[in-house]
Amino acid sequence: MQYWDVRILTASYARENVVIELYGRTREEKSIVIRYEGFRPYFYLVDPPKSILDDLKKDGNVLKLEDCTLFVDGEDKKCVKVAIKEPWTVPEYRNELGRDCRVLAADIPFAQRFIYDLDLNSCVRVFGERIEGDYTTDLVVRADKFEECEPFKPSLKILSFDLENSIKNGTIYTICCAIKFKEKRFIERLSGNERDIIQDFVKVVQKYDPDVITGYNIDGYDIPTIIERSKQCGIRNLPFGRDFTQLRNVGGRFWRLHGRIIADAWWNVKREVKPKQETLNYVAKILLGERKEDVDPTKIDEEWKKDRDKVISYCLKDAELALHILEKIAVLNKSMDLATVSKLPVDDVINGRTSTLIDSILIREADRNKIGVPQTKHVRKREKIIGGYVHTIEPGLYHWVCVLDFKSMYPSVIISNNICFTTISDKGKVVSPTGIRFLDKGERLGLLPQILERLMNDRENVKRKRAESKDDDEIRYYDGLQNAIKTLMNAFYGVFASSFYRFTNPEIGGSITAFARENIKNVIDELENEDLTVIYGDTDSVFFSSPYDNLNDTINFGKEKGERFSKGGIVLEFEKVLEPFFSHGKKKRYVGNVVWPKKEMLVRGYEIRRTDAFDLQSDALNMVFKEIMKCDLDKAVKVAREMTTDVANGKVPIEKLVISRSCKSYNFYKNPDTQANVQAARKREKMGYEFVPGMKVSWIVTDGKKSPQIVEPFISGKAFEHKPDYNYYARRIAMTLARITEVSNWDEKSLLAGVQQSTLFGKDRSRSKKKERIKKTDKKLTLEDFM
DNA sequence: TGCCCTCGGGG
DNA sequence: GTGTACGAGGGCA
Repeated sequence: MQYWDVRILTASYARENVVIELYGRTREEKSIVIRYEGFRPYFYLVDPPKSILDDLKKDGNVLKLEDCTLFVDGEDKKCVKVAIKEPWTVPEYRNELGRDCRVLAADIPFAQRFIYDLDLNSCVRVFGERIEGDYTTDLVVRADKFEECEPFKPSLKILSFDLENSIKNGTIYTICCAIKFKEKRFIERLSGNERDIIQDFVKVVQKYDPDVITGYNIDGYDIPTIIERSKQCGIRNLPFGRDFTQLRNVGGRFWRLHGRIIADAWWNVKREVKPKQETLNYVAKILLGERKEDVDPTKIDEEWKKDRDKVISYCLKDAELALHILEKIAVLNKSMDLATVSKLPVDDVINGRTSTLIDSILIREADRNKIGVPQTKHVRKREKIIGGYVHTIEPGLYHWVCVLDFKSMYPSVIISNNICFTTISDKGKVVSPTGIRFLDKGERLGLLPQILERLMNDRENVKRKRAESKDDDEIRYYDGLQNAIKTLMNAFYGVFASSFYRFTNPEIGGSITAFARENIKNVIDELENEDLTVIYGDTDSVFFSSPYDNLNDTINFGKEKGERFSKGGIVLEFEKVLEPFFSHGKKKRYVGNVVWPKKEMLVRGYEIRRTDAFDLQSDALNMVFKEIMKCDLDKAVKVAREMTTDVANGKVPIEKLVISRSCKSYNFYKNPDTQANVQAARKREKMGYEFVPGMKVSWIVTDGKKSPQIVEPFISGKAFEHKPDYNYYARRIAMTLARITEVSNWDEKSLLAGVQQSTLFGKDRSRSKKKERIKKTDKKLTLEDFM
């Protein structure tokens, strides 16, 4: 019998004959679809009444009823396994039977059920034979059996596309594609009749047969546009799938396709990079050092009329940029690692939720241990559990700050306290700070602690292999893998500690965070007992000043503390040194210069999203941060003041005051009259400029005192003929800066924080004097001081 | 402090 | 498709 090693990319099923279809790429880098017949859906009923069983026995769609015992709600219970013919009828059964009986595991997608039951990994060796079939793939295989195989990462074929269409009437002008497979690259430029463009695009997808389709904001724009326009042109069918089926919209936001992964570059950049601005141009600049071509997309109709070739070239460039961005952030590579450790098709990792990852691990384990799999509870309002402990932070500038992190705090807590949905019990001897009881390990070892311990060991093993390896590729491989395991472990606590999930409840999540709070508070107490000033702490990290004012001694000091406070399975890791470190006394807001292990500026909680603000705001903030990081608080405050006065006096380039936002059609809004973007759009129209719903409009505030505020549209390249409300802008700037400088008078406490350290060891008097000075000059610095 | 509304990306 | 879907920021009570 022939066999193929396959990396699974997507999993689905065909209704006809109920055939499971696994799409992927082989070790030889051929595209493949694996068909498997004979697998049928099933679920469980907990101790069903006889009447239900009688009905099921008479039901022609029911294939089999089988008695079994499952561990449910803390005890073994009599259950019945119900196998039925068609996966798409399961929801009906679930709802119907759910009225009189507890139903288990009836909400697991069919293809996943299959993967779990055959315990398939992300890569499998499939035995079977080649057959004919209506697919775009190189190979169509009828599978007989699966075996394990070494994971591998084949090259994937990626197609990136972009379209340009009329703002006025929506007509698609062009679709351009950039395709990449191994070292080969292709491009396609489609233009002409709209109907032809769309149909040619379908042919291009079928011809190149990509594993991955990408582009920038294709989920939210290009894909819906193509579907919408195809309807306008009377195209009935868009067979983009590897089985010639159509795109399916999931949850209003995402798209799925049989055999191909839709990986929107925008979403992935958002997730992986969190850029402060998300436009393609900005992201291309920061990631690739490239920019878009010189076409104004807000005037696409004129541009098209003027120079078609230029617009087509612009369109192709955008497709290429999206492709390069996706490659740059290496999401496919990382996703393959995460798919390997969570044993899932790559698609589920890229487009699925974290609970999908956890399900994959946990449901298999539950099945093996005859533990009932509850269904996801649909709760409207989610009951919030108390989160991590956040230590209060005194305002001030601190020096040589050591940051220590609890290594895998939540997993450690779960393991050491045997926290699990299988161990929660009134009879338990482990009592959480919230009073919830869990059986101890001797009585019943929890599933969750078991899995997490295994993952932790796996990660250590991979790390060891990485350390032993001499080969660069191998080192990279192991590094990706250990990172993926870390991500997976974090996903566990994410799901268990903070939200509803099929296997947990707020009591369990609340217990986990309560234990964690207890841990960190204990460490803070112990550190303080050693006369160390703990500056800050959040969930699993503590910040304290080193008594030394140089890097080497500080590093040794931090290491020593980390080692000493690691005990009982909880490890405190020395993570970084900050010099200096500043906070104005608000939790979760601070700035620091990381000087070890690598140099970078760390800003938390102060970031401004450019789209929500005008340029001057972030400019001002950055300038002030720069001074603070130079330890010149005087200068920082001075800069802040000057900036505000300049704005109040109108000494500022007008473009720095422009606020932009998109505007939908007016009647879309609840009360359009109060919205600045609507006001700007209306005035823009009155001035004789075009406004199309969805367009981005720019404006400047001319009277911020009125409610709603008065704004005037700003048209780039044209002189602004109104007077900006400089006081309004000065106030906004002051408000932004006051977030940092409104340290109520750099009070004694804030000074002490630094002074103590320096005088204690008789060093660095200059620095404390500098602080004294600030204390004298800035009694209280508030909004009024700026005005 | 907490709830409600809006937006981002794209043309 | 045996299914679930963001997250930050501003305004306002």
